Amino acid sequence: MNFVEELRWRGMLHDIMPGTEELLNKGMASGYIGFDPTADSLHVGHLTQIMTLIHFQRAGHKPYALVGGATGMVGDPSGKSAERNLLSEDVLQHNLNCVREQLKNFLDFNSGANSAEMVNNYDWFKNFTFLDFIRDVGKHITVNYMMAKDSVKKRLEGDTGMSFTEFTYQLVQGYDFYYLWKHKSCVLQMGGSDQWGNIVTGTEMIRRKEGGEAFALTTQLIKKADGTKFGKTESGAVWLDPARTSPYQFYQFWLNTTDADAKSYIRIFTLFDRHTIEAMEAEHDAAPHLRVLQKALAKDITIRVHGEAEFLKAIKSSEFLFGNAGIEFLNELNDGEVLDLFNGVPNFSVAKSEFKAGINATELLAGKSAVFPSKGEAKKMIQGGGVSVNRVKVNTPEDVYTSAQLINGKFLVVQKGKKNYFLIVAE
RNA sequence: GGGGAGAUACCAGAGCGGUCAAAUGGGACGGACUGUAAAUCCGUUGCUUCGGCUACGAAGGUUCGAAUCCUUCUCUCCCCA
Repeated sequence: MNFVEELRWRGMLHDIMPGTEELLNKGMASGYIGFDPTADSLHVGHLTQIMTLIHFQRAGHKPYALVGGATGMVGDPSGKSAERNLLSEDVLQHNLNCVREQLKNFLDFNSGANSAEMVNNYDWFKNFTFLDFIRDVGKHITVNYMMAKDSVKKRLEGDTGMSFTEFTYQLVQGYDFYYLWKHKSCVLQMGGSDQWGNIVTGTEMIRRKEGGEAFALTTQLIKKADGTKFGKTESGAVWLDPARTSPYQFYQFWLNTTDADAKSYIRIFTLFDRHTIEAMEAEHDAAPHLRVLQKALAKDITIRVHGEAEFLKAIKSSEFLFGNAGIEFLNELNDGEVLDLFNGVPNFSVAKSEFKAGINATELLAGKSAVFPSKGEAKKMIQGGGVSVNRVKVNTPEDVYTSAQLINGKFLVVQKGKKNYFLIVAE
């Protein structure tokens, strides 16, 4: 199966320039996707692009992952309704290094002719002067053409306006494509559907500047079945960096996928072939409560992002927290084992003396720890019946906790709602 | 440059001198149901030492009392030139 067919049956393909498929069928080609270093970690939203590059490489082509050291300094207006704040150079540099390290985990950089490569557009922009740029690049693209782009049009129609800097963005990205086409024989740029305009500016620039031919392909924007944004949880974005989103939380995020979404995600975020996926779906439809799809999905992605060992830990924690094992089970573990089990669960330490004296629920959960941001909120949630300590519902905000309740003389397991666990450690 | 409209909680949007911590809808969170699903129903949605405190673009003022009236400022939108 070729690359485009692969994306097609997986439901990832959004738009493709005529001739792209024919070109790829002729043999190994080079293509790239750009990643903007807007934060020091990628998040699950970037996984679609990562998977696209993986498929590209598996189909025998040569993938380039571009990190936008230069474009990141400008700010992509696509999909943004307001002007973006510029990042300072050192923050950008830091982000860039982090993102680059993450990307390294997903592609094969040592597979002969089609080894993946990493490039940074800052390398070819740092010595490019403004005058050279407007003469060599700007001259080939009309302002009329640039203004016709959706990303620009929306901002011109809107009320926030757009700076010259952001307006220029598409030229900068377009030049990336030209540069890679010229120097790396890169004939295809891929990206999310919001990147179509920017990518086409690149192919246009290649044509007008050198009469060359280059292609574009975009992937579907991932949305949940209910139309809300993908990749967000109560506590914000789901990051690939374990310091920001623990492997346990990461695993839980995927495990909690709804049935409707699981069927599309399993195609997009895993490499299982069509037969395997269809078989899993049949199994899932026959016994949906077993959540075959969610488990396979969560396992596959967690392993790809965090590795087998972290996945096993996440499973172990999940099985304990959501399984049948009573809280007494913890008594059989030593401190290290308990901490290990709760690895990835937010934890707070509270002085042991507080428990000797006895501490009431609100003070414990909102004062001495940060399970809740304020005492008012802790109270409300307790009164609404949404808080448990050691699997026992907290009845009133005045419930008192003493050393007697500490598991192993040290731990308290707090639940906010059904799914959010916290560990309080008395020290 | 001239004229007009507006700025309210996460968002949209009512309120136009006291009974307003502020209608309503959405979102978010919690509860019930369930499969750690969806749908549905219900509740919560400024902080608090529970005395109060801080809030309706910002700063002043009038008043016993202001989100509501006045002045200045900042920003946004619309029309004319």
